[in-house]
Amino acid sequence: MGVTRYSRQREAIRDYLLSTTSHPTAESVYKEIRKDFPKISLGTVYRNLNLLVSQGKALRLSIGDGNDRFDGNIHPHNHFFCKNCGRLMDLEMDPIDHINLIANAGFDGEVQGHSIYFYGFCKDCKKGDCKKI
Amino acid sequence: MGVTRYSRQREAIRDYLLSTTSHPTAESVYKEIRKDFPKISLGTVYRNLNLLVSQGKALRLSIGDGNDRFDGNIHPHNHFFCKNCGRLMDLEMDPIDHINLIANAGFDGEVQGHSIYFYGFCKDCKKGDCKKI
DNA sequence: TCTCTTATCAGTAATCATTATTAATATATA
DNA sequence: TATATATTAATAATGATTACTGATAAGAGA
Repeated sequence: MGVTRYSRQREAIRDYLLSTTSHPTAESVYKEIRKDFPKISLGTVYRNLNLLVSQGKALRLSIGDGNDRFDGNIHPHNHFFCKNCGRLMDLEMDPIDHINLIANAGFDGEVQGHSIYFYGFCKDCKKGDCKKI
Repeated sequence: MGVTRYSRQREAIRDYLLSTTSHPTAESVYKEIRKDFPKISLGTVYRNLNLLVSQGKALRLSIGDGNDRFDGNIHPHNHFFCKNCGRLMDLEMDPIDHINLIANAGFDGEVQGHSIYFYGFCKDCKKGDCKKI
């Protein structure tokens, strides 16, 4: 602990997160980064992902399957989980921040925000030509 | 596996889930059921919680802290997570199912539903007299 | 009621994702 | 360049959950 120094491994991890919308797990990030850093350790990936999240440079997403996913896009946006192929994807839609107000009405605490996952079938799985991932 | 037979352990687990709104973890359920079944095993708790969920008789809630929580109330309702004390509680509010329509507009798949967690400070933590749990 | 089949159990070992430890290496500053 | 220390690779440890195993008990038929 102290200052945060530069490391090429961390930069590579961040660059990868910024380059994809696949919301990879730590394991997926590990597999990808290993192409450029064959000796990188899974622990290093976890440590840097946690650091990036705590610095607000990445988001941690949990869909309840026991594997955390990470997102380099920190701008507020919503996500969609396909029940068939398991893909987690971005979902562009009109803002729905008003639901915080609805939640606050009649609530005796303080609602600050929300985390939301839409689910159903993605385009490919709806058409029936989806390859499970 | 064939028919599902009756078991008092499973009935006790389900009764407990129906009697509380505390959204207990498997470990919490285990501690509670042990009062009546001192010899029950944690594995039995997990197995029956999973069975109840797969039968649609209970809900599994994941807030991303690594511990699944369970809810005997299967009617659609929303949840609130207190960032201070960690409590997960029910949040009564006007229905917001219209957000599924908003999400579907412009989406090329099929949005069937959503899972949402509001977060902030609960009543007690807002007042500052909350005992962390 | 008595058997018989097998689902469920208690106990425990195994698994999986994640975190902690440690000695070696890399970064930054003087 | 020398020094201090953050970061790394490798690996051990942790904690939640699942799988396995022999014993027990539900419940259907004799």
